Amino acid sequence: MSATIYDVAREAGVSMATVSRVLNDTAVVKEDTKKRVVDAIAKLSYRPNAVARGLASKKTKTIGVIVPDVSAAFMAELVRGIEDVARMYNYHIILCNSDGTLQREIDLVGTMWEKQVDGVIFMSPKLQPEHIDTFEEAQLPIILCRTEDPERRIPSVNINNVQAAREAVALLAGKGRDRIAFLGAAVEEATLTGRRREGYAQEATQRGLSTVYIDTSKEDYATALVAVRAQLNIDRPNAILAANDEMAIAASHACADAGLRVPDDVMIVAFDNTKLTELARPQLTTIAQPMYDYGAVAMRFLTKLLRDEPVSTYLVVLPHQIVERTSTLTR
Amino acid sequence: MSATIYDVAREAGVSMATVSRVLNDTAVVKEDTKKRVVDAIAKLSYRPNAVARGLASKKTKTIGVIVPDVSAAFMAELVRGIEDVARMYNYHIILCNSDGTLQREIDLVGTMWEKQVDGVIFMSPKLQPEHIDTFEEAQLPIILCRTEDPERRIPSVNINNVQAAREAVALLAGKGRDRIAFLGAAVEEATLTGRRREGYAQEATQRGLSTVYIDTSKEDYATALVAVRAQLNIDRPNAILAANDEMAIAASHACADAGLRVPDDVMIVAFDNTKLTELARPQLTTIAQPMYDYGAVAMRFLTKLLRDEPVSTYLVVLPHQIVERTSTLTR
DNA sequence: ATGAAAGCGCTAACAA
DNA sequence: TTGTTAGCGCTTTCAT
Repeated sequence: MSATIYDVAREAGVSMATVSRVLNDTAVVKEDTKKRVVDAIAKLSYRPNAVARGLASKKTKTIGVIVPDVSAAFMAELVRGIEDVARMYNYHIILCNSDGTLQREIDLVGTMWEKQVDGVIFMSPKLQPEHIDTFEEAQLPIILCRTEDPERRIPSVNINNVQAAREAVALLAGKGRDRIAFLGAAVEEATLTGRRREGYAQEATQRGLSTVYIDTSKEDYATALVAVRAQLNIDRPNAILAANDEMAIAASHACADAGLRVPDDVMIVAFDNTKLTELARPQLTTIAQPMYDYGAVAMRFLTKLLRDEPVSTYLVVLPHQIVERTSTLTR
Repeated sequence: MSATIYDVAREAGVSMATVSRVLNDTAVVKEDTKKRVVDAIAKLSYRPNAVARGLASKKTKTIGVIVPDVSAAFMAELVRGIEDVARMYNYHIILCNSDGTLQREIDLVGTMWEKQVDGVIFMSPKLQPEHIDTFEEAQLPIILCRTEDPERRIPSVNINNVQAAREAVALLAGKGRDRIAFLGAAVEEATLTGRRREGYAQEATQRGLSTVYIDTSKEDYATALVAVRAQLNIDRPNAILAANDEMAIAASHACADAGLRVPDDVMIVAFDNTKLTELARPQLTTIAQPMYDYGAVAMRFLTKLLRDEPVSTYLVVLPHQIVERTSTLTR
């Protein structure tokens, strides 16, 4: 397994150029000599050295994937989507966690350049001007995934979070709920939760409903539990729209602890449709984001860029979907 | 960002060898000239091309990670552990999903060779002779992670699943449970669940308890739910040890549906300590596997191998821990 | 249809 | 302390 292309050439009685040709199918080679080469390759169990290839061709067939944290809820599904499509197109992925830190994100783009990746799929909680500068300097094909570029300079794949949140509010309002609270971190607009807040506000306002924000510092179970409990003591909403599944479960538990019934007293809608929503009792209505597709589509998009295939748009919007379960069921 | 080492050398008025020296700190360079080089690097925003480096040095500073499926429960945590430690030692990871398929696993090891990775961390449901052959042929430093080599030919990091299961049975028996069932797939010994079954059987037998196996074809929620429901109609155990958290939740739900109370009527112990066990109600007692540590320790181990540091053992056994929650609490 | 030869950008002897 | 010079294993003109 450590023969070189030169060994193969000698074994087959041809030049290394010819071996390269049959390897890459980059020119016509006579059937007969091709066979000799193929046999030699098998005999020596030759495998081309991808590093040498990368240096000579300036294509490494690897792409960089920069995510805040693979181990975060369902992020791995997205990565799986990337990897599956990457494999279909003969790419491999270098996976890096940035913790959503600007400095690390910037460093990583540089590192990706060093590694000579053919392209990058980038995820971040919030895109900043520095990101754009870095992208430009690196001169790498980059796709944003589940990350919004408000100015649409970088190609991206996303869902319409504003619309999704509006639909959730509409669903709840349609079931007669008139005091719908939004549970999530108080963040800027150009972020996931930010857009969801925005949609919530739009739809509630349009329907003449008052808005109630249950703001949290972090978006996890424990923080949400405390926040919801506090809210229930002040003013009890009859529906809660949570920024993610974990927080929704916290809301559900907080209600139960306060002697409130879900969905009868308080309906709950979550975001993300992770496994949690099915395993929880009552099961939670949630807005499904196509996590796997996020990755798959982003990677497919990137392959198009890499092959100079025409792309119809630089802003791919994936469909979302409300999955209705017990937590919004009227009896 | 696309200057070469040669450009830097010219800019600094030195030879490329000197630039290489300050880059790699591989020999003493006079303070003065070093400064000129550093300045030139900054001026040209030079970044070394890792591919060229890899070809010349035969070290790519990247390691291959082969897992069945990143998106499987908590597998991403393990990968995170790997990546964090890899970063500390200046490595990057190429992540590949094998779906636990022998053919793909073998192919991937070959691909890793092509990519010239410095080492591989390998995970598989069950190690087979073909794996060993492939590893030998590839001549790559390989660490098994959460994967057992019964003949201990390949270095590995694991927990003692037999012991863990025994402790779980002991816990339940200590609380007076005398009909403890094991819920899991009926698989061979040299696998995770296989070892857990083994430990269950050992401890139960030693204590003179009868064994009840609730066998399933797959190890997921839906399959487990059906299996447990069926079992409850035949013969009701007063405790269930589940092969993983998801199945344990199924057991919990099946009990609830049958009008049985957890833990009063049926105690439940799970394996893995994923988030599910905390978010479920009742919360589940579970055996914590140090998922992050699995990856972190495996990667650390690998760095030792790569640096020819002495390793005291080729079989690293990580500590496990029973996390007791409501599902085994006696009131 | 095939071969010769020049790089790709770097590391690592070997000299000086 | 620094420079010169081979490679590393391939791809890719340019000839033939």
